[in-house]
Amino acid sequence: MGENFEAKRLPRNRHSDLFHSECPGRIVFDHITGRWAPLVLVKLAEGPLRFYELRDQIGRISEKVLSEKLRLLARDGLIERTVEPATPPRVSYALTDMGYSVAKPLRRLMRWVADHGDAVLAAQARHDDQN
Amino acid sequence: MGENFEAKRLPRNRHSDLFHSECPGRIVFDHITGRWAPLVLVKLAEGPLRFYELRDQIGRISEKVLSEKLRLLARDGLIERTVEPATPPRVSYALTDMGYSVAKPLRRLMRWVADHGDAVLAAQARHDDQN
DNA sequence: CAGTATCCCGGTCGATACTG
DNA sequence: CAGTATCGACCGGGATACTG
Repeated sequence: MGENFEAKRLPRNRHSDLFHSECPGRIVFDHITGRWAPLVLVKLAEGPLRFYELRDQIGRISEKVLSEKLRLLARDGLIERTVEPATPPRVSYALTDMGYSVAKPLRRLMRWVADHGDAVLAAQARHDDQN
Repeated sequence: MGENFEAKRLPRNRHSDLFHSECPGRIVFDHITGRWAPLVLVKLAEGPLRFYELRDQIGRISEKVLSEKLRLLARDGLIERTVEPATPPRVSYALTDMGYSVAKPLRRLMRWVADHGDAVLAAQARHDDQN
């Protein structure tokens, strides 16, 4: 049973060291994982959106939380807020180059969920039936 | 300013629809993102570990939370708990095939942080100086 | 429309102590 | 070693109301 561990072990990732304990990388990592940021980033990867468009597309996110996350991501240099002068003013959010680059791995992750989500749900059901 | 949006817009991702509102995919997504699960998964991708090895390598995670996450991930069919009879019994955790497959996109994400983390920190500093 | 302000609840997290 | 039990603190997040 221990042998096939070897077979499927990935080469040690030197980057994982950066995540030990109180490393600043953890802070960044927490920002782009977390519950809402990935959704925002992935949605914006398809094109810029206005505040309420974003809210509606994500669904079930309160305006307060959305605006908080938007501010955080702007601070991180991942998204950009643009005001077009008009009445009422149109505000839209778009990814920066850096935001665009992080959206790619996030989309892969989302793709994984799309491909394996049912298998996970099935595993949960199997596990729960065990009891 | 609107034009280059087109240039860097990714093709619409049909999988992102799976995340609208109360979709079960969101539940799965929440399990593999979140604060701790990605760290656990990535660490185990380098090979099976025992409980305290895992705790020490992750750092700053309480035993309670670690054991909770471990149970959740086992329920999701991503990790496997193995007891070797001995005194004291040795318990180790390893990724399943499915866990191994999700670890790959997670490692890419971590790699992104390793590569761009400093730029994010710099952006934060720039933003904060603005005030 | 595009948010901010306020209040408050629930769950998550961590610390500590304990068991087999 | 490998956890579980208990407890309290904290804060993310929702509801609502409000501003420009």
